[in-house]
Amino acid sequence: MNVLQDLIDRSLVYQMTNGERLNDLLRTGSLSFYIGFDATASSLHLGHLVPLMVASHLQKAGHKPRILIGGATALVGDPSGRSTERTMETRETVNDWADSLKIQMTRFLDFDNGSATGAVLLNNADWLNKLNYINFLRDIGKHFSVNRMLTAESVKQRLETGFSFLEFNYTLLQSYDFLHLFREENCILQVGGADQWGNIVAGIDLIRRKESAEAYGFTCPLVTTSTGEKMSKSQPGGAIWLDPNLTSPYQYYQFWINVDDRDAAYFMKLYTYLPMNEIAEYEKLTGADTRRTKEKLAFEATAIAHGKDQAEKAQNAAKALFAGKGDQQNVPATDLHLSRITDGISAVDLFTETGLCSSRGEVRRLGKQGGLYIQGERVNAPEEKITEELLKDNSLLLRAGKKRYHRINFV
RNA sequence: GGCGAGGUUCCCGAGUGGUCAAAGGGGGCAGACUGUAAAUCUGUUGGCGGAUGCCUUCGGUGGUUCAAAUCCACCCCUCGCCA
Repeated sequence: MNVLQDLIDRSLVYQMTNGERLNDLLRTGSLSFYIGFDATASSLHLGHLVPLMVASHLQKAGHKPRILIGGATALVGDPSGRSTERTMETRETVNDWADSLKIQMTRFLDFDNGSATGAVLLNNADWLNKLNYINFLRDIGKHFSVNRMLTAESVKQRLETGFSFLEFNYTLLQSYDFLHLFREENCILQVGGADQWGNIVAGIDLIRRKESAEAYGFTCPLVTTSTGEKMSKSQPGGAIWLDPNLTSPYQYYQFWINVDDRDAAYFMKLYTYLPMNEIAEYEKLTGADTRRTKEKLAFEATAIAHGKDQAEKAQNAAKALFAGKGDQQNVPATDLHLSRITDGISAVDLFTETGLCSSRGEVRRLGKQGGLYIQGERVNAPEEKITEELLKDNSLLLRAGKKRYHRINFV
């Protein structure tokens, strides 16, 4: 088996250095590689998934992943934000984040430190914070040609909008990370997002100069949907997180089910472990049959991120709601005291309390537009009290719009 | 440091004393059509509320005024040119 080829087939590789040599190394031995993630939130989101999947594939093929949390860079703050003041995170916060990110990553990577290929979590604050500025400049800085850096695509773009010296330094810091890991951990491969290409290559150059050794790198594509949306934070309804408290497994499943037809098989390659020949079968499906592809995609992707049992629950809920099969046991639900309904409660209250609508005004608006349903019946007067007769098995099924459901159990 | 241009609601962008919760576009949401898809058409898009009512919002803080996103002062930030 040939990991690199498999990754390429799955559209997980965008650019790479010395592919032939890298391919040989990956095929004939076990090597140590690293991927960097900036700890900028307590949870990973969809935009982080591709590099994680790549790391996972490489690990399964017998290579040792090192996950680098950019603790030092997060401490400084990413200057690429817009007009808002960047927030300086404390060390404690960043460490907490790193911990929760690691927990999420265990779904994708094996962190067993008894295993030769067990993934290792590292924080670049551990070495970057110790650096002495003058020494760093003399030692590392002298190897970087400003002229050359200015020609890098990533820099060119920033030159249009402007950026600070701090950000300009990121390349040096990241290159130093690679050099450090090369020296200390024998890490010879760096993988990153497409935007990391310049930094990766710079690191390889630095290693060549300092160590007269060859290191390798490749980037994953920046994945966009057919409609040109980035997979990161701006999905309809907000970001899709891997933290089940931020995005429930049910919502996660729904995200994949609702993917554009044109993306279904493509996402299967990227976000599941299904073998290529099986995916090829799904690719043949067209029209309404594409839904079967999406069902498989949603199930597999949810199983990877949240476990198989959660994926099954999400799938059952979806079937109950959209296909009318099975019970609604697994539909997202809220418990309310029975007295709430006997005391009299309006649809406005129910929809806001369950989070289906974020404000009372939104409920009224939705009502006016005909997007409110209780027990499958359109609600025309959301202000009116709900009567007990509507209850079925002491529960109500609310629906906002076409496909946002929530159950209320009265106890 | 000097000169110039800017910071507007989720984003872009209009608005230069009341008729502004703020044009237009994008995005989002809803309805119709469908396959929990796409495309299209229509509507909608700060919060509270029974309200022609109140509250919050136009970088920040103060001020002028019956009245400010719009005028004044100071401050912060971004971009450009110069040093």
